[in-house]
Amino acid sequence: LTYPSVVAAVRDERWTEHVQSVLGRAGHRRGGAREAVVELLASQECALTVLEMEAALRRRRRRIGRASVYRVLELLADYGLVARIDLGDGVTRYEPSRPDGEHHHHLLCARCQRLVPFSDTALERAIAGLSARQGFNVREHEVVLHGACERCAEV
Amino acid sequence: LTYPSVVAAVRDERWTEHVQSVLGRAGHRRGGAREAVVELLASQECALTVLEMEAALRRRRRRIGRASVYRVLELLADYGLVARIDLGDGVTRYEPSRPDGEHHHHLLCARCQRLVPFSDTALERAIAGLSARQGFNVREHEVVLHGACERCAEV
DNA sequence: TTGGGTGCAAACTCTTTGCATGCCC
DNA sequence: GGGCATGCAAAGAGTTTGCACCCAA
Repeated sequence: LTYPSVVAAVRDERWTEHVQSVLGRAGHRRGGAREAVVELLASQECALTVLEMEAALRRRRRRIGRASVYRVLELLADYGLVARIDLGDGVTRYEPSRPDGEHHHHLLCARCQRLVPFSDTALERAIAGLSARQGFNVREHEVVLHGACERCAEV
Repeated sequence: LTYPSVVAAVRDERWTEHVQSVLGRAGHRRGGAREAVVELLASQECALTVLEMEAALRRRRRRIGRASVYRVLELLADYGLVARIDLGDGVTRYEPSRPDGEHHHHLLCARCQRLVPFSDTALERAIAGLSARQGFNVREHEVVLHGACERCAEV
């Protein structure tokens, strides 16, 4: 028997520690803005836009300059600690990138606008296979589906 | 024996006709800007940004307002005649969308910046399979690989 | 003649940069 | 105390909108 939310909480705590550890060893100082953004990302289920982060931080009574949010995210991305997700709507989303390589992809529901994460081993194998066949050396990959989520598809 | 360039030329001519036919039946008038953009897209191998289109059109001695290019592309996208490609660099790319559903995906080479198209039936099958398993009704999908192309991977 | 198509310029949104201030180490 | 971290404001880049003019039907 597993308790997904507990597992997720532990995993996210691990991610926060991982971030602090990586940045600390690289010689970066700590600061309020960065801590707040990292903490927020760790508590999130899926990808967030900068605007959504600002709103969430304001709700938590943390007013942080927009530029600082962007700078924190740039730094985290440079160290591979967050993944940039681009769904094609002109806004960049960010989500924690786990050191174990665990990752998922996204369906953007055209009807309810929900962002639905999913992962699939067959898909990962297919990407690995075709990369080998084509001679690519793929470091990252991103799959975005557009259509109806399982709730909206029933109708 | 096939002659890929000849095959491509015929296919692109078909796409141009297809576009004119779809738009004509929908009651859209013709205009210089639209014809020029459609012709340019048909002659292209892979996805183009609006800036690249402007430069190419200028080279062909066609000065076209930037807003017109965007409006033409929006119209074509509304009818499913072009696909919007988002590689995560903040710029939208566009390429012809064939009526037969033939399509490809892209690798963006991190070293030489080349945009390399590829297609893979196993990948398509994997996406179809996982969509069915998850209960999604997928209308479009996009796969973007980041890494080294076959030329740069050799080194 | 009529209304969609086009060009130009301004507006808008998201993101980045410059600079003065603050605070961690 | 030194220098990275932060906040604010302005600049940039890509895209959209408003409006007058043009032209296909």
